Amino acid sequence: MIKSVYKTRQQDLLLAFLKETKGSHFTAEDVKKHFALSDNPLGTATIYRQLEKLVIDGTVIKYFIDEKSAACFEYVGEKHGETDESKHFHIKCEKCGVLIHLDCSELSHLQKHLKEHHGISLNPLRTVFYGICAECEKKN
Amino acid sequence: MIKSVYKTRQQDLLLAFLKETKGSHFTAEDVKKHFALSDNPLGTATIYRQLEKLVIDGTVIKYFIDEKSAACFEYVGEKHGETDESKHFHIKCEKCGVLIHLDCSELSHLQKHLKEHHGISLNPLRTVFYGICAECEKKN
DNA sequence: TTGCGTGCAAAGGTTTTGCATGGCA
DNA sequence: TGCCATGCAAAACCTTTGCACGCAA
Repeated sequence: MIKSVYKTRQQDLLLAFLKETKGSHFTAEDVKKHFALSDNPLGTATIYRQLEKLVIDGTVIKYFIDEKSAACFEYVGEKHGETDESKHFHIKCEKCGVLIHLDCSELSHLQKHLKEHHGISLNPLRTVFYGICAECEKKN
Repeated sequence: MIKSVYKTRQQDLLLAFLKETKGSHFTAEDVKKHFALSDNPLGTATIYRQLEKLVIDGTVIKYFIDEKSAACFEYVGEKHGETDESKHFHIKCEKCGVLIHLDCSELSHLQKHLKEHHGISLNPLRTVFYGICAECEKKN
């Protein structure tokens, strides 16, 4: 939920677009492009500022995939917060660059282990695993 | 091992410095500063270009820790490559920012699981976990 | 009217690139 | 001598910030 005092047209537009993207990921530029030719283009600064709010909020997750490429965002819904609803890995293939969403119970195991044995609270939503995806592995 | 055709003074200096840092991490700027006041300052471009080679090589690991801050490098030795010698996690605390090196067998389990059940080859050296470290967890 | 949100342009910082020079084999 | 490495400066890139204006309450 947006904690903005003022609710603006831009906020509504952005949120509507984000809901469409549910399950996939996007960059600030993707958002920019999506609105660029519409009747209501959004300024770059606005996009970044609104996304930042949503990230703090937990409505949107921000990933840093590559060193120099743009940050990646994912809409996870307005009620996300502390629930375990969408416990999934993100795996970035170092070869083809694809970002995989993978549901897997091993994540819970690891999370539990880190908590119990090392006192560390893992944040699966922000963690990105690197490796070679199955597709690229086959090609070798 | 450096695959450069020509071995230069700069390469030797860099590698010597990296060996001193073994076990910790550094940025390109750290390297720059270290040599800045010496008899042999290194150009920024040279540092980045040499580090890149070492990364491809496997001698150095490159991490993308924070969104806007500089990339983090870690020297892991010239013979690292495919061996399992230093299977350790990297965990970045989202609160205090510390980068933790953690040896843990759970990593192997996860790696094995991803390989066998999902066909994915995890690269633990490049993966950075995000969460809250034990110290910060206590303070709450 | 008040004050935040917007958007343009400029700044910010890290990394890359172009090009002339330097140094190893 | 040939060819890569170097290093300076400039470019490139994503993101943030300053500031005037607009709009919601």
